Amino acid sequence: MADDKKLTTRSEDFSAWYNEVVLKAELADYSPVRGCMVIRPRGYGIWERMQQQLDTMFKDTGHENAYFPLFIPESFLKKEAQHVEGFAPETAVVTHGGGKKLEEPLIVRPTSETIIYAMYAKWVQSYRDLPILINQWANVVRWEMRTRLFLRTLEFLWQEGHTAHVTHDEAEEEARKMLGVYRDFMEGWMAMPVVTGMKTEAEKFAGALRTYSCEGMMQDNKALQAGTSHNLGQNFSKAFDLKFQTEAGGIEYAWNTSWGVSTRMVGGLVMTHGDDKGLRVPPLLAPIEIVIVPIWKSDEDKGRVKAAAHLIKESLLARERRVPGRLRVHVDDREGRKPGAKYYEWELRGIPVRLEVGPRDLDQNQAIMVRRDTGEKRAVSLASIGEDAADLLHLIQETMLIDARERREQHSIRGGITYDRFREVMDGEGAFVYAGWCGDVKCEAAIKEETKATIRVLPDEEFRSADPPKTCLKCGRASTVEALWARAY
RNA sequence: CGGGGCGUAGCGUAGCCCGGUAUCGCGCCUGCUUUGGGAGCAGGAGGUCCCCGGUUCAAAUCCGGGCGCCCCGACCA
Repeated sequence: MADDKKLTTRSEDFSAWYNEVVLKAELADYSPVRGCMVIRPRGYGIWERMQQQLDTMFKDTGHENAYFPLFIPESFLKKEAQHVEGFAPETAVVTHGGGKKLEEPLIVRPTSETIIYAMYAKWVQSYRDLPILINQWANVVRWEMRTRLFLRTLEFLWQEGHTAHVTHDEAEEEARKMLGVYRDFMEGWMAMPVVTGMKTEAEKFAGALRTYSCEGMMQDNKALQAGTSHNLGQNFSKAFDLKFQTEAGGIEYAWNTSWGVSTRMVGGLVMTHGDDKGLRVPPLLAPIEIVIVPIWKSDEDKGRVKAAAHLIKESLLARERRVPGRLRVHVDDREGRKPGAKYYEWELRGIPVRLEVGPRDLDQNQAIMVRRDTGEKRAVSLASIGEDAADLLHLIQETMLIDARERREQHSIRGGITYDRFREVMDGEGAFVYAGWCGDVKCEAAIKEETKATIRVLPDEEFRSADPPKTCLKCGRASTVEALWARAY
């Protein structure tokens, strides 16, 4: 009954709410090491489902998995000028091993471009050896100043795809293709709508020719960069001598791409879908989709209701839902805990559907089916419960995406906005603001300085305004490109 | 790295100013009664009061020095 059973609400303190949801839903916990977290089974289960699906999508687009070392020779990082400038300040460096000082310090990878392209250089001689399409699932370390569970930790889990191609255009096509894969995943599986587009020079990856990004809007109207895909051009191939002989007999440097998403997406999931009761997990990513809570009074009822709950579970499991998925069902028949307490707990954890089964229901051959997303309850016949549950899960998955997209659009501003109004919005409730930009880095920097808002992306065509902005948000000169502005995580 | 806050049982805390028996809630264990939206009663277990040093007859409390974590900034997926 005490206050510690209640969550801080999103409107009271979004940041506190986020931390509480992550901790209380047991997604993760703080570790003994500053800035590092322990991903607990309920959080890791979501990440595993993300991995499974993404891995399938990578394989379907022709990629293979491999694994490269955690340690990178310091000299490797220094070979690409922008890359070292971007990452050196945030690396962890191993100087000793086996009690001895190392000849050359080893960097704990902040990302693996350097070591991977050094290996590709060894493997590629001819255009016939290309393309190389490799992905690795790995951990990386970036020595961040300020950390937050899932969103920014010293060590995090991710995948990084690294490809090498014969031509610029082929690399460009790959970078765009993988951005599309990310978007499909984020919208189709996470029910998290994203705006895609290109990063500005100031915001692009250190060492890239161009960076593309998926930007989601969190419930505090801040942007979360959820996935990036880079066309690296020939920057790394030149640094690592990744050359090949062309069909015509000449020597060319290969064209590279890299692309990644991380456990940060779990944080994005929380901040996109969570509500004041806790987490809401989209069915496709939920380690448990349906929880069955049996309710009883007498011992006689107890036996009967528990048995029925397990029978329902069996019948649901037997039913194929989508290929090759099966319903993931859990029966919560713990004793000594009242049904109401169980409801709160499963709601906090975000399980999409709850089935309540009591003696009164059994007498009517039914169960009560409750949606986590809307709270809606209805009775369903045990005869058709498999279909009903599967249909409802599909509906919840769709509804969550639609709702999130609607929320994003409600907090997006298009059409002429004055700079004063823009500042007001950024200092207030925040928004995605689509506005003109003259292309001058000084305007970009000044806006960042004054409002903490950055250009999230130069949005892809489908996200651009029907009526393109004519002047720069900051200086009023003619706009050369439409930009999406927001404060970001 | 600057600013702020905090380290007391698994978690959250009171006590600290003004030194003297370590407080309460949640959780946990046992038993009984309960179970359709956070159960009740009874009993019980659980503590290097962050660490080191100092003052004192006596330190969670006062003094000095460390360490750690969280939040807010600057930097970043």
